[in-house]
Amino acid sequence: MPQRKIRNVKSQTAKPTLELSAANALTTVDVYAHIYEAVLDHRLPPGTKLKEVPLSELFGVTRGTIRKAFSQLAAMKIIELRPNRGAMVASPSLQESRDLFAARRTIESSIVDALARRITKVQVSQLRALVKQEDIAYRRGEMRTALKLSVDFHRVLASMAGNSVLVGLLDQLISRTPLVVLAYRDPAQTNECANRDHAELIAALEAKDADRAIVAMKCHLCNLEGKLDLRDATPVNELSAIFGLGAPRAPSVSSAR
Amino acid sequence: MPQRKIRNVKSQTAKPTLELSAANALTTVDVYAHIYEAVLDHRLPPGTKLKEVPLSELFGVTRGTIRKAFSQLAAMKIIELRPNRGAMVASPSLQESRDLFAARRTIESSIVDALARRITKVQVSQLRALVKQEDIAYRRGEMRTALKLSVDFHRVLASMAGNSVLVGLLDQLISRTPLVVLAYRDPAQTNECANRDHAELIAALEAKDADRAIVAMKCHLCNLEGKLDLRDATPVNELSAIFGLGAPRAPSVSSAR
DNA sequence: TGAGTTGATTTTGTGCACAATTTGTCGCAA
DNA sequence: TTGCGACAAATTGTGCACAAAATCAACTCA
Repeated sequence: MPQRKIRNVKSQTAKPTLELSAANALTTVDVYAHIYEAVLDHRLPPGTKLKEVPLSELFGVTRGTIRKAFSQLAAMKIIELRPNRGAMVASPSLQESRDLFAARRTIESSIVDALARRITKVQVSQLRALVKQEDIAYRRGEMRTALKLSVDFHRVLASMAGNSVLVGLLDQLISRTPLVVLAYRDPAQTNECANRDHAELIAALEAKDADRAIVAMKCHLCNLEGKLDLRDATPVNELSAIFGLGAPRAPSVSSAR
Repeated sequence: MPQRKIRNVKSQTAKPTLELSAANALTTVDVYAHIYEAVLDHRLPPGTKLKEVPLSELFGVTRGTIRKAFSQLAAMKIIELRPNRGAMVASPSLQESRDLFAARRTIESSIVDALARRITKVQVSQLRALVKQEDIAYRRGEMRTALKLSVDFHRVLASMAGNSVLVGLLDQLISRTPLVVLAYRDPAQTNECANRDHAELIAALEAKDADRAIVAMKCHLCNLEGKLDLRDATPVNELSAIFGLGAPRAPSVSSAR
């Protein structure tokens, strides 16, 4: 939703005034994506304090950019923003996790219910293709890709159902889900199950059996939720390592203090 | 080297331009509320361009405050924010309106379903009290208050159901609903119906009859949606009149010195 | 020895000035 | 008269510097 693709017209004079990092000028959406990915990958465990200045230096952007990314991340409940006290990675409670899954069951049941009545053969094929890619990624051990595809499956499902408002709401829930899931369990095991569940769901949709599709979806989400379990998380605070970036500006200043 | 003697408030750089710690210093949330209310009251019809400078002068805040309020309003879909082209009041399409109501039916059905099983006598009383206030407001012709109470009813219902995530989602939908409704019809008529619907819903909840409550809720929402009809809206652009504030620049604010 | 307080440092918040983009208008030519 | 282009005005976007708040540390006093 925060879509701002601009800032790429460097046709005029090439600004000789410093600003060497203009080549890879990151925007708000880039920062948003980097932080989001880092959260999903557990590189930034829940509770981690996110300071503006270190991040701005790391990404080579101004504090304002970081700040805007923060507010968007906070809107998605990925991070928590406390006045005058900075930002930290959200630590969803177990209760919140359960509520999140309950909300997804409600919305996604409604989605597959509607979709079962209107789905076309072409759409079935598209979904099958998606699941196939998902499966391939699993077999290759590319868990990051697989997780992403698994999430995309739900997004595509929603958009096929044709209710743009529900798509928007589900998108928020989907964004928060990995934070909740990864906070409590190992992602590797879930994905395989997800893959099988997705196949069953498609079969139900193809048969235009709404009730069966709803059951399949609820079952799928319950499978995910049922595996929630408390785990410990080791806090890491070295941003450069977390984001896999080198020294932001001057290499010799990489002491980062 | 920067051994600046801090702790000295506004003595170094003498800000000659009023400003001072005015008693009525508006914050981001105030601006948000003002604009939101103005949109709901039809003082800012859909499509109205919202310029930063006039608004900042009107409210006596900086452009940054306006900008922050804008981004929050945009997150709620109250306004639309286009890069380099400013903000305008959202103009939800008829399709989007229908999707919105469909989404509310989904979520609120789930809410009353859950609530029917867990509602207490105290909660029933609270809901009845709310509806009574609502009714009183209607009879007095205080439509603004009545609409607010009517909206609150749904919020309270959601929070009673106990799913915080669904509360958050529904809050977004509720915020957008008036924009959609008021864009297409006269608010006076709806409210009376809403009042009766609310009473029926409470009765169903009190009887712990989930199915009946769901039907009542869906019926209630369908009543609202069924009355949608295209209407014209007269654009008004005089901000001072719209917001009911005096001169934009520096009115009697100087008296606060 | 410990708790409370005071001062300094770090971190966040905000206003302002300038830059970039868009929009409106006027002139010129076909 | 109309279409196109360039210039000018208005509006939004952004970086920077300063202000306020909070955190941290040391020190005093009981």
